Amino acid sequence: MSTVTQKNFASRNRRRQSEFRKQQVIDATIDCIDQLGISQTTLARIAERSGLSQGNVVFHFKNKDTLLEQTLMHLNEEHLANWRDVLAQAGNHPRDRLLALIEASFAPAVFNRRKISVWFAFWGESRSKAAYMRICGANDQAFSNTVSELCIALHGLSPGRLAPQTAATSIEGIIDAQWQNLLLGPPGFKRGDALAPVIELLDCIYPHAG
Amino acid sequence: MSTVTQKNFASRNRRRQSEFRKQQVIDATIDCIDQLGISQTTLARIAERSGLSQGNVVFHFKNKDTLLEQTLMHLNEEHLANWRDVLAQAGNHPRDRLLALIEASFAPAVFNRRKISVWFAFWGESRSKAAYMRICGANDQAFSNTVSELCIALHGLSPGRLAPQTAATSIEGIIDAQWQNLLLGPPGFKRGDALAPVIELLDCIYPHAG
DNA sequence: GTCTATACGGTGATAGAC
DNA sequence: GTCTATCACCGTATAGAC
Repeated sequence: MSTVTQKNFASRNRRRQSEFRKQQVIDATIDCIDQLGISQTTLARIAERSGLSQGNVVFHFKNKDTLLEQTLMHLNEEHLANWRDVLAQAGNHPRDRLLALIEASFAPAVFNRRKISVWFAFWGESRSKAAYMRICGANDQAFSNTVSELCIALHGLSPGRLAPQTAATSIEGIIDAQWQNLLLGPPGFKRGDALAPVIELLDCIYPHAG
Repeated sequence: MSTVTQKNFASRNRRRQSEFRKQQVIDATIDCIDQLGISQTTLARIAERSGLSQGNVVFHFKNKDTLLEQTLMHLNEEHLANWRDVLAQAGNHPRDRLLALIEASFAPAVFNRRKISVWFAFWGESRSKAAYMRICGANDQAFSNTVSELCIALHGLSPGRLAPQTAATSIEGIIDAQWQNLLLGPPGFKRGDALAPVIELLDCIYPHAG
């Protein structure tokens, strides 16, 4: 093996290691925000949960603000990748694609108390933090647009009982309501309970699409 | 005027004055949370905006935590009083009452960017703050229950296209979506745009209730 | 890369005069 | 009730050894 190849290999490993550390810290940050809220999430506590020293945490993320932003980005990309993947594998019929999008919203990777808790925490601060707004906004907008387009397409195929934009708002609204239900609703509420009402609403809006 | 009456009078004035001060501080707190977020809302800034000294702010609320809690309570009671009043003046037909509840959700006193911003901020922290959860929960639950009951009643009169519980979730969901729209949606979105889609959905669910 | 130690500023809360 | 002055603490970020 040449020296050059060895160097590249080592460099890749270092990068891998660095990514691993970052992921470790981001996980700890998510834990903290979930259990303590953003206002009580400190570098010291994040360091404790991640097992690293406080200095090391700062070393990897420069400062607390960027750590929080990257945590939000991570959550965001996870959600984005999830629904884009599911959509890519879905059929061509708008109803199928809409359904895929709905199911993606309830995928275990995103639809769990820990993640949603953190999501809402960032959301609550987003109005006053331009960075959060930008990060959330991009994904949110893309999701909304996709839902809207599918409602328009579906409306073209088999006219629904609501104007496409109203349909889109209703569907997004009930999805959000289920997220909220999981987070704050009855303790018995579980993942499996979320889907049925959304589909019931979808079928009500587009009765001839099944 | 007797001494006793004078004393009562003076006491009443003192209480009035105290209430006025508290209101003043709560308003400043709402401003701060709206513009800076909860994490950047400090006693110093609240004092500055309210025109009082920091010491005086603490004097009236004991400490920062109870100030924030009472700010949330104030918001909550405002919302609660609003929809209860509107409901009391509404007709007997469940659809009218449901409509009243919807309109109450968009009343200027609650449906404005400043208030909703603060509302969401508290909401985001509520999972990790038991006090917030209790305060929000009480109102939220009452509102949800009322919507559910009305949907059940309406369903009895003229069966809707959705199970009552699904209908309730859908309606609450689209209301929340409009709140969110006002806060984060297009800048052009205004109060008057919020009502129509909700009514459209309501009519879709209960087509024979008009 | 990782740690410990520390400087620095900001924050909540108190004391005491008026 | 209201203010100013002050304190003790905590949280972030940096410095420097390894």
